[in-house]
Amino acid sequence: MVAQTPEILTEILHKEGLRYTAQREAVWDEIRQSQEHRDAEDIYLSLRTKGIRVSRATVYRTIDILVKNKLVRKMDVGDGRNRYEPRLDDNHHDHMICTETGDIIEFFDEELELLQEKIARKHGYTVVRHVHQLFVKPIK
Amino acid sequence: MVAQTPEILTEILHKEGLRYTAQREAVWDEIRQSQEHRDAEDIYLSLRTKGIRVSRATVYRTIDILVKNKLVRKMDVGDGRNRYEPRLDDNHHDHMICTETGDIIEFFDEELELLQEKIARKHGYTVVRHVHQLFVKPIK
DNA sequence: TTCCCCATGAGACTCATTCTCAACTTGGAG
DNA sequence: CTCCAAGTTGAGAATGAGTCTCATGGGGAA
Repeated sequence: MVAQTPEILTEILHKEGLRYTAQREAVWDEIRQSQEHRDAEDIYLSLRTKGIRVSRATVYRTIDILVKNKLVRKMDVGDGRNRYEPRLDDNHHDHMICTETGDIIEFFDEELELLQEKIARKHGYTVVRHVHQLFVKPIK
Repeated sequence: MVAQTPEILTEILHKEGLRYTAQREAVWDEIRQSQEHRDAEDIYLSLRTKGIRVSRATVYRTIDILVKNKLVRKMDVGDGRNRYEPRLDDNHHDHMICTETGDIIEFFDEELELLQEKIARKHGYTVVRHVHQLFVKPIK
C-alpha cells in the first residue's frame, strides 16, 4: 500500500539516506502522471521535450530507486525493453499482451494469486513476487 | 506433442526446407541431452569444449529453428539471458525460481492453465502462450 | 560429380542498460 | 549565512546478449 501524497518521494529518499534532487522529482513526476507502460527511453525523451535537463543515466538510476521502494513497477514484456508504471495505491495486477495489436491489458484475479501461493507451498516455498504475462489474441 | 525419435531434427529441417548440417545436429544434441535450463553461451562453450567447431551465430540461429519448431523451449528468467531446455514429449510447465539459491523448479498445474484461459476469455481473448515465473524463497 | 544455394564463421554491429569520473549540488556543521 | 564533505549528475564509454554481414564452405538434387 503506497500513499500517493506528494511527500512520498521525500520520505523514500530520506529513508534511503538519499538526497532530494530536481532530477529525481522530475522522473517520479513523469512516471506518476501517466498511467501507461513506458520504457526508460520514452520517459527520458518526454522529460527532455519538456525542457527538463536530465540524463539517461539519472533516469535509470532514479527508476531503480523508485522500483526498489515500490513506487514504480518494472515489467519485462519480453522485447528487450523494460516498461514502467506507477504503483498507485495497492493495485497489484498482471498483464495480458495482445500478440496482434501489442495492446497491454491489466488484470487481477484473486483466485490466481492464491493458487500461485498454493503451488509454491506444495514445493516448500512461499512466493516473493511473480512474473505473469498472458500473450493473447482476440476471439473472433 | 513432440516425438523424441532421433529423426525428429531431420523431419523438422526437411519440413522447413533447411539443410541437415553437423552444426545443427550438434546444437540439438547438446540441448537434448541435458535437462537443465541453459543459456546460449553455455551451450556454445560446452560444444566448443567437446571440440565441436561451431560459432555463436550458428548456435543462436539453430536455437531459433528449434524453438520455432517446438523442440526447445525458450525462457526469459529476467536476468537478460534467455534459457533453453528441450521440450520432451508434451510436458508443458512453468518455473519457480528460488531467490536465495537460484534453483529453478519446474511445475505444472492444470487448474492454473484453465484459470488463465478463463481470465483471457473474460477480456475477449484467448491465450496464445504465457510467461509465468514464481520467484520464491524456502519456508523455514 | 557437378553446381547452385543455403549454411557457416568471424567479427562488426545494435541497443538497452550500466559504469566511469570529473564537475556540480545538497544540506548539515559551524 | 557560508563552507565543504559527500552524494549526484551528465556525457560518453563500456558492457553484454543477441543479430547481421559477407566471403567462404559444404549439402544434395540431378
